[in-house]
Amino acid sequence: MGIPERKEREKEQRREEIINAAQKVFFEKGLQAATMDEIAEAAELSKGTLYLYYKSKEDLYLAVMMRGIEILHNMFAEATSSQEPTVVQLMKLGDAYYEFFKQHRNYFRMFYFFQHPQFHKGVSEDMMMNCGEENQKVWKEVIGVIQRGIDEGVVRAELNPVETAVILWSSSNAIMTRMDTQMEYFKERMGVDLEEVLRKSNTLMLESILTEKAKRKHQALLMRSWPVAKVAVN
Amino acid sequence: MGIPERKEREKEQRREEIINAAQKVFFEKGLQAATMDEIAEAAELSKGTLYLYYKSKEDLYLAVMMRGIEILHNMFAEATSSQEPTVVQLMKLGDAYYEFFKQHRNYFRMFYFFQHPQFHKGVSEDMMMNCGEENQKVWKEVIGVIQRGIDEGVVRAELNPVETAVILWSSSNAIMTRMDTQMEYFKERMGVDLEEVLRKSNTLMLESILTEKAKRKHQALLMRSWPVAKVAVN
Amino acid sequence: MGIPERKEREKEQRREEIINAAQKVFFEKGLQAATMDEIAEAAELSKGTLYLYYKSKEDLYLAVMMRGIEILHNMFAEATSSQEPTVVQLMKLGDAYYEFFKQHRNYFRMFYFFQHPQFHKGVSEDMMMNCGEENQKVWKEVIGVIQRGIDEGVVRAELNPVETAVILWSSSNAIMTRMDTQMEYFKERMGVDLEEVLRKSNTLMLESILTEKAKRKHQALLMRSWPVAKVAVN
Amino acid sequence: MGIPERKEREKEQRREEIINAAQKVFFEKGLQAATMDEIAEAAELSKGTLYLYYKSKEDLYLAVMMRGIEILHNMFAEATSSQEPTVVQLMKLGDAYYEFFKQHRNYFRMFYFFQHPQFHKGVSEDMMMNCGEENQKVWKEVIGVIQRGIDEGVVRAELNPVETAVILWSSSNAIMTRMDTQMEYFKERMGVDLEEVLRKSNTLMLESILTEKAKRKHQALLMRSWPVAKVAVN
DNA sequence: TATGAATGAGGTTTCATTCAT
DNA sequence: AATGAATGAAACCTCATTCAT
Repeated sequence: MGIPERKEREKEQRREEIINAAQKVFFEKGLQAATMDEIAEAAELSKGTLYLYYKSKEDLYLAVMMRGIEILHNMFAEATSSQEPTVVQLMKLGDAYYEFFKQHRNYFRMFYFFQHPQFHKGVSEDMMMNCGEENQKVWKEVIGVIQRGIDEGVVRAELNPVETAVILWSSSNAIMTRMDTQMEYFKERMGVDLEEVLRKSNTLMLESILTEKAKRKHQALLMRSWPVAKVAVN
Repeated sequence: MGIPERKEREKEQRREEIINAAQKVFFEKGLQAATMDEIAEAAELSKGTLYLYYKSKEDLYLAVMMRGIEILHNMFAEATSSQEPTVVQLMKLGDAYYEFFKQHRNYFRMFYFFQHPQFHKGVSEDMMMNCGEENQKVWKEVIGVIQRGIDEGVVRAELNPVETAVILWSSSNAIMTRMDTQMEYFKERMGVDLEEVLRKSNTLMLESILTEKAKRKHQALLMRSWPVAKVAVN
Repeated sequence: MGIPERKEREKEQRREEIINAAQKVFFEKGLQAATMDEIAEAAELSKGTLYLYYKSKEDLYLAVMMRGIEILHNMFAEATSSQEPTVVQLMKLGDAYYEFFKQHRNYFRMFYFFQHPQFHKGVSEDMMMNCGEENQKVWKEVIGVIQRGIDEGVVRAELNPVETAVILWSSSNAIMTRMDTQMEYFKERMGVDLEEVLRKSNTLMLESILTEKAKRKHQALLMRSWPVAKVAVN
Repeated sequence: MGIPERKEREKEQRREEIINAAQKVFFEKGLQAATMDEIAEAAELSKGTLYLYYKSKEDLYLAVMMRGIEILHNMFAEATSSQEPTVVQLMKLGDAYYEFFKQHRNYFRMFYFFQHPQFHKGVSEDMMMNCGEENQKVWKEVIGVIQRGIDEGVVRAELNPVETAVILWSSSNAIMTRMDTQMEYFKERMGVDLEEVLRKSNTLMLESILTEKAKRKHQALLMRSWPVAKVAVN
């Protein structure tokens, strides 16, 4: 009794070990430069065994990435689970994403994967599906808060919550992507600090989706981003 | 007299021919999948000759990309050269970028290059520099209009024009990137049309950077994006 | 009492099931392309179990092939069991082989195996022996008829029945092999229909081994193959 | 002047060297077991260079095989170029093929390739075409002699020369194939010497296609194959 | 008896880059 | 300036077989 369970557990554990090894290598080298040989060696397993658990290098990559998505999901869930006002939660969401960016840069980078369909070739349908679902959960968190904001009259009623989520997330994401790869360029050639840009971008975005009433109420918060308090309300 | 000039001209011409060939191949296959063999064949030149003019495949890639930057530059210059109000010009800038996305998708895609530092390895300092400068010019166009907006009291005075340019461009760019690679996903799984999202995002961004006075004045324009005219001004 | 017998029966049954599964896979993919994984899956058994019953993939292949040999054996036995004249039986043997070729192409193809010693590596002595014996039985059928023909004065007395069997079978086999793999080539490049060639070859071979008396007697049958009746007897 | 010619010559020479190396390896190991590594090493060239000259291992295999076809072609041409009677030439053709089998066994074995379509996958259209044409030439030699025999009234008029060529060649080939792979089996298990079988088969085939007149004329030759002179003519 | 996880040795092909001519 | 032959280092994936349970 319990033998199949133990087997199952061991198998799951083995999968974890493989992901651990893969993660190490992918973090260091990226998808392309990483080789199955390296991963196998890191996992202290034969290459064949890797393919017993994952269909392709790309699948393995997604498996690692899923961890990142889960972490982000948890951070978002945390940000939206407090009792604080919805406006604050929206800000916290942005903060959480930035925190994720800083704390889990390697996972953040993996997300680029989706922007390069050329890499998708080796991915199995299953894995892609899993990833898509995991992704959905994260979106749900953001959409949920915005919807609540609308319901409470804090977010402009004419906005579609899903569209708005895409807008907010995309703009944050875009700037952080630049931070990841072009921080110096922007500092040296354009004289801007992208961290500052991100902060302001978030504030602008937030302002733009809040109702006048909410803006007025949370004026202090929104003013954070500007050196001189000039947030014009009317 | 004149002979060195002719030589120079011929050399330049050869460089153009090579770029033409490279462009054809890169457009079809992308950076990775494209091979120097293909490019050499397309150029009706030997592979060795390619290396006489460009240090690496990546350099060649950037050379092609520069054309895209120039095109975008021209489109931006066109958008900002009219006699129309600054607010209109800002909108036109967004429209121009979207137009670029639609008309020159292949160039747009090349820009992803910068987001993948793993591809940067073969790039020469020189080429990277050139690219950076060309890029600057485009930024200048955007920054210029925003600065003018500030000067005219149309754009909020507390905004830094460079930062604001980064914010505006990044958000547009982020959504178009998704349009390029995840259009179906967003339509099917989240029920949103990214084109619509882009339009709204642009409007929101614009609203958020305009002064109250300007917003009021151009209310009609800004309201375009929402089905029911609820754009609250105060 | 009876328990060991049941065990034995079950074991034999299991062997059959495995052969069924292997046959399915080998027919579809051939020896090389077939994998033990596929066979195991088709047999709804673990790969390890396969090796409990058969020593190697090649052994399994031979086990399947033996079925084909048996089928052919039965068809030959059928052809030679009638009360018809020996000459007719000889023709029927040829027809039977062609029928086998048409009805059991997959088995026919398996026989190629013997022509490729490079594939023999995994075969166990035992299995090879079994196969050899099964083969013998088939040869016996052919040889028997020829011997009878000699005894009856129908087949030329100076012929060795075994040698003659080899000659007859080999020539039929050679042409059918071409039919299997080069039908189109011969049709298109050489303008011959191999089916026609087979028919004529069989007739020629038959003619060449019959005594003059027998040829005369069965002239009508032998003339089947030629458009104009020119079978010259003297 | 002459430089491009020399280049061309060197290139052709290099192709020859590669074929030499490939031949060595293929002869030893066969198509499957041979590896490009081995061939490269034997050629004292890098693996990449191999692929510069031949598109695939299979193409290289065919290139080697072509040599065999040419040799056979020459031997056939030699056999049919004498001033001897057509009947003798027909016998000489059979002898030549057997000679080829004995002297160039390795090439003979390569011909099996065509019987296994599973191996054809890597072959380029071009190479397949070349091979087909080279093959044609050999067939032409055989067909030519048979046609001449018909014209001279030596070979039965109702026979189609192409079909007859296929019949003759196939039967010889079938027996030699058995000689190559099952010589011992037939000796030990069936008590026949395949060399003897081949000789007799050839005689039988020849007899069967000759006109009565020709058979009578060359009776002595035909009787070679039987221990006791019992060749019945009428 | 049955399992199925693990192995590990390959195997072909690709390509950016160099360099002698 | 132009050529193009040569390089050689990977890289991913497969699969028959074994063996501990």
